[in-house]
Amino acid sequence: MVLMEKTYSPEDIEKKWNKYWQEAHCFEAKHNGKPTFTLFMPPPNVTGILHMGHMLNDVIQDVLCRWARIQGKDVLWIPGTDHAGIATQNKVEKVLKKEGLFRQKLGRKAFIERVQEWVKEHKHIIGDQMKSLGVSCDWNHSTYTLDPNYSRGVLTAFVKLYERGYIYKGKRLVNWCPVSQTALSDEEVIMKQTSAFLYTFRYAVVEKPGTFINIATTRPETIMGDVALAVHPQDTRYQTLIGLHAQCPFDASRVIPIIADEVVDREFGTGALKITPAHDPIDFDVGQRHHLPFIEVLDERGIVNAHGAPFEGMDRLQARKAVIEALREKNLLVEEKPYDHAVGYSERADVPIEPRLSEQWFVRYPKVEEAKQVAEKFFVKFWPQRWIKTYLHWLENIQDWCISRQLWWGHRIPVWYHKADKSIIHVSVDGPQDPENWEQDPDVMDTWFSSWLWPLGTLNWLDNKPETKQFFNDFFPANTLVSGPDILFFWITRMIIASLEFLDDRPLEQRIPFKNIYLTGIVRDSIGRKMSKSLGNSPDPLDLIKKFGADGVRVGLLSIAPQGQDIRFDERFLIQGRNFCTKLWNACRFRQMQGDIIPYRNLNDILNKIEHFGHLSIYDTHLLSILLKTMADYEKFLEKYEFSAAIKLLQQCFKNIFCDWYLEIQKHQTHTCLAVQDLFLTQMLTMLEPYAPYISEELYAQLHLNDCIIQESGWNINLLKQWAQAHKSYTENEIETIEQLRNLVSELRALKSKHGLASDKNVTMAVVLETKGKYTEYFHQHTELIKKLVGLKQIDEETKPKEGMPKTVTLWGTFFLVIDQTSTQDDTDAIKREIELLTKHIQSAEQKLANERFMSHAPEAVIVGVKKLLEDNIQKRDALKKLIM
RNA sequence: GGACGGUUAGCUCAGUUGGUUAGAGCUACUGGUUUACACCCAGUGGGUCGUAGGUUCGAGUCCUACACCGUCUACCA
Repeated sequence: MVLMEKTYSPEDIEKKWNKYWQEAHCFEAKHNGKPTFTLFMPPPNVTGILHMGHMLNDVIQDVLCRWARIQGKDVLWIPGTDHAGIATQNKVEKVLKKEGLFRQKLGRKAFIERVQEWVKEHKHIIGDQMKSLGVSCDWNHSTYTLDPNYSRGVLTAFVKLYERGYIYKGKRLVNWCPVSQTALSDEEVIMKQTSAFLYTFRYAVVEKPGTFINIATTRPETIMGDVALAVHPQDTRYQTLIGLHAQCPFDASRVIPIIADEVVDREFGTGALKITPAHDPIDFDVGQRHHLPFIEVLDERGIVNAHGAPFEGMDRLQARKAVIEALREKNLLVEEKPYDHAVGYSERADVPIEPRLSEQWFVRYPKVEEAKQVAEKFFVKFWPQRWIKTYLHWLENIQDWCISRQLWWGHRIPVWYHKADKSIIHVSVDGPQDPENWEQDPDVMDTWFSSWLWPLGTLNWLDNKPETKQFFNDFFPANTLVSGPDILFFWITRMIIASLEFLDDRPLEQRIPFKNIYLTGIVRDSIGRKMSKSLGNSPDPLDLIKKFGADGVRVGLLSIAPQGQDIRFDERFLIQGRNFCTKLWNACRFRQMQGDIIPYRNLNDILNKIEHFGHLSIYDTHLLSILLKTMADYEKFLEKYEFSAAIKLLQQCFKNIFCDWYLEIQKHQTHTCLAVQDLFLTQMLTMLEPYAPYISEELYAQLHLNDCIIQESGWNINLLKQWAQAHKSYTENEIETIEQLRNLVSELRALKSKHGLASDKNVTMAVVLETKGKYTEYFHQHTELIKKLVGLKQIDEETKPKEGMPKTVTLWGTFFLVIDQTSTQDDTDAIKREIELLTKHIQSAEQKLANERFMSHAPEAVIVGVKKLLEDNIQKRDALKKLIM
């Protein structure tokens, strides 16, 4: 056998295992009658690249899947990609622009082909990136939202909802993106706090020459679309003006009525409002209530149209300035003051959206009440739980969903208009029998209208083949959905609604798409900013993997991913992750150096070998006790999605107990049972595998700890518990004794270190043991080991301590450093301070015990604890006092 | 404006139903290559738990108010 290298080099090992996993079909879902465990990976944009957020999500999901496999479940993890309508179309249009082309010139068919080409080129990128992270999803089930089957599901959903009366077409004011030139849903609009100006100008009142009415607005460029002025009906300032008319500033022929409406806020601005129903949601309502005309002055690009003369042809921002100048010239501008308010921006194009009157398709959400119920009854659980409030709040205030997009890339709306009479429409998945007489709606659907079917579509919900149906029933619903909270409404809530609606032949609790929702935090940079392209503060995940290894990245990332809190990312953590991998590697290398590596066939082989060895030392049983406790805690943490707590637990157990304590002891033992190390390592590597799969599998294989890989090894906590109990090697007493021994060793090392003798092994200590203490016996049992671990030539009770020797007082007794040069002064001061502190503690404990109310109220255990502490402190103080007398 | 988080050591964070003297990792400082590992080991230092009240025998933990940071949501044009 070749000795392992000193340092773990991830690259080759990652390659090796990726190849193995793929060739051995390790992650392909099969239902073998065991409990199933399903995960739907949130599909990234098909032409996107992996960012830090994906990485965190994917690693968390991978931990869940790998852990489920170890527990023996039948796991299905479905990956896939999203066609991402606007994002992808924008990208290709940018490319076209460079070629001097635009989509209209190309035509619909040619353009879509161009996009498909682009998708084909880029599709594999994000998948490859995920593979290098080590994700264990089933690529056979990989789904793309434009796959034929999936698309059929999307169209079917539209048709079903239409037939059930949940989809309608309406002319409404929608969020319009002038760059993408499409309508957007409310969720795709981001409100940004913006510094702007609030302009006040005056309208002349026609019936009362010389009288003016002041109006405040942030959007003067829509003045040409004004159709009325509105004041509050009870506003005393304007009573005499209601019913009169105002003169439009830029069109002498146009006068508009002054109306009263309760929507007007008397406190804001001048208390008078200009009404532009075609360009403002509130004005739209007022316009409808008062049967006012709708005048559009901006076109689909946000440019002033013919109705906006004399500003026709100007961009909306340009027009704003021009209008202000013109008003100033006409002496109508009264005031111009800075004003901060929130403005809606297009999520994709990052420009202010324009409320625009247009005809669109809308969804009235079905099953809203049921969606609330499944959360309230905990059929669906949120982690962290507080998100349920946000979820319910959104459902309470749910608005109809605008699903049509004026794009070409996506699922086309399955509606046809008769050429002879446009009012005759046909709605179906396959279209009319006589297509030549019909014209299909040009719009496509919001991408989220396909994403919300993800749990159904990836499992081919419409396929009636018995095996497909069986597969669906076996693996639906998913156990957990892992996602960032930013798409709670976009996606998660809608998936729940879709499943509730389309699986309506099932009882409510079986219609949910997933039982748990785990919402991750947002990955931020080290100073708390969101990671973004424009800030350039987002590292490339692939670079990080190259630098620290996939396992190092995974361990580092998850160790700072507490449940649902934002994460401050810093490479420091990945360094720690990588260092941990190296440590792990070297501990196994050390095991290899100790020799005697015989392939085990299973866990029982290891246990038999231990039994064959005969008597285990207290250090062995202590290690195994800690191991069992760690395994139990690990289970609990993962059950509660406490990923960072679980990995920190493993790191602590492995480094502090196994490496720095147990292995160091082994170096001083003559007769050691290597199978104990093997037992520890099998279980430790098993627990680490979900976090660090490559290195864990590699070491497991190198040490021949089993005849299968970890993923197939099973979780043996119950077997081990029984075994430990049968061999009486699990007792709290042992843990307690050894922990005290560890403390003692620390204190003695500190004593040496304080006097500059940290590494000097030619040191003698004298000890006066605590005669009443139970540790006297322990001391005699462990003397040799203490000598070696502390680095002493001698430690005994024969050597008589002399005045001025440096010393430390412990529960075991008082230990003296036998050296010539003394530092009495320093020591005395330190001891005095120590006595002072102890006295404080003693007084506080005595007060407590003298307090009748404490004695009558506090539980017995607390009182006993205080008494014990009091005793210990008094003992220690008395010993210290003797020293300085 | 509303809802929800957060505030504990220089930094990043643990701290379960109130219960003994508040923990970890990193950083800093000191010392160190002995059967693996300097991507290591040993040791030291560092906190009146955001502020002010309250409940309690006892509060980092529960209650009230305030301050600051953050997220979401609705925006008064």
